Amino acid sequence: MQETVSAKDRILTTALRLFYRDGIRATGIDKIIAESGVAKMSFYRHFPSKNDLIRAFLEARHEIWMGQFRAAVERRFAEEGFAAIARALSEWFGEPDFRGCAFINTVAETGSEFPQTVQHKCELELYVTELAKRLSLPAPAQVAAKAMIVMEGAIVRAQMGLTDGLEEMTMQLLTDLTRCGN
Amino acid sequence: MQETVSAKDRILTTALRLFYRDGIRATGIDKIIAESGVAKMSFYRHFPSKNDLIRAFLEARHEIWMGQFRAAVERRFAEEGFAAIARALSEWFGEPDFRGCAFINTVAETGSEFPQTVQHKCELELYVTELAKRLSLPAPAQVAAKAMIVMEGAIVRAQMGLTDGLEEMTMQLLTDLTRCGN
DNA sequence: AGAAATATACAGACCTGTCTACCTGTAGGA
DNA sequence: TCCTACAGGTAGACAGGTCTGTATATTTCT
Repeated sequence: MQETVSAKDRILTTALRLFYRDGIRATGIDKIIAESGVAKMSFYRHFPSKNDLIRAFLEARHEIWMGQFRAAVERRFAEEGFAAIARALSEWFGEPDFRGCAFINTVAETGSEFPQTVQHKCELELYVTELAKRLSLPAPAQVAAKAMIVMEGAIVRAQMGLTDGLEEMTMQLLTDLTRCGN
Repeated sequence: MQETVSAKDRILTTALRLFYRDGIRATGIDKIIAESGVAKMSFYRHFPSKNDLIRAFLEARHEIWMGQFRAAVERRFAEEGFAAIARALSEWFGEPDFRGCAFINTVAETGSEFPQTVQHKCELELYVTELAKRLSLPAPAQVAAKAMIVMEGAIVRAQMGLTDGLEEMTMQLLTDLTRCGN
């Protein structure tokens, strides 16, 4: 029985941190191996290639991020509606190690090599659609698609450090979507 | 007198193409040298390091992109107002080699190493502010900041291939900003 | 003569991925 | 209960490629 975390989990945890912080191309296998305290052969036993680790990273990141985002939105959605989305984003932007959206960054680095990136955005849009339905909005899919545009834009602005008035403007843009005339 | 384009210009032209198409980290000096038909020493005479070329790339890209974007917007702004922005973006998204915004991609790859990226976004926002003023909108700076959020979001959505209904939704989001209640 | 470009080799670092050799805990059969 | 087989982990060397940047020697243009 292993008292410590498995090698595979330690690798994935390290990848979650380094891939997000420094980017995928900039993070070498050697660095991940060193920081997770794992032998090289153990790494290649669990992940036959770096791309396999990248895929695992994207899937894990998706689960973790969606969980945190959902939780942050649900905390206020009942009272604030779509404004809760802006607040959840703003909390995320304020985290000290915030560096933009891992999936946007991966697409920027690698192009369309990893479909998990687009998949993540589709599932996020599905969740926003569900939120729109819970508000009984007339065209939930259209509202969600527009909200996604606003959300992506807010993430990029935050990533570039252009955060002046960002939370309030994002909130206005999102709540405007819930008024009549979508 | 040189009958052909100078080595420096050939390097920059090649960098504009390769850095945008494949990304900055993924594009090696050797590749730029080979494709621009220049000797390595000529390269390092004009650009002491790769970072110098990256800076020159960002500045050139800014000038070129702004020129094209301005032209595309002005073509319709008098008749269509802010919808002209959505149309200009959509034209860009439709180009066969579109791969997102070079400045967003550079930030995604390199973080905050190159201030030219944020500078570009600030100058673009200034132009949008000017457009808002030309429409005699009450709060042009606020409208422009919101428009920037929408524009960045549209760019990211297009980059990820999520273009279904994108032009129309972007147009609605942007024109809604020009109505009363900011 | 001198500036600018060319071709090419090279250094040193880093990258992914493979190979060998060894260690350790555990499950199963005799 | 003991022995054995094996899965998983460790350590580190190594191959072959790519990367940035430098050095050398030659050519071309003015």
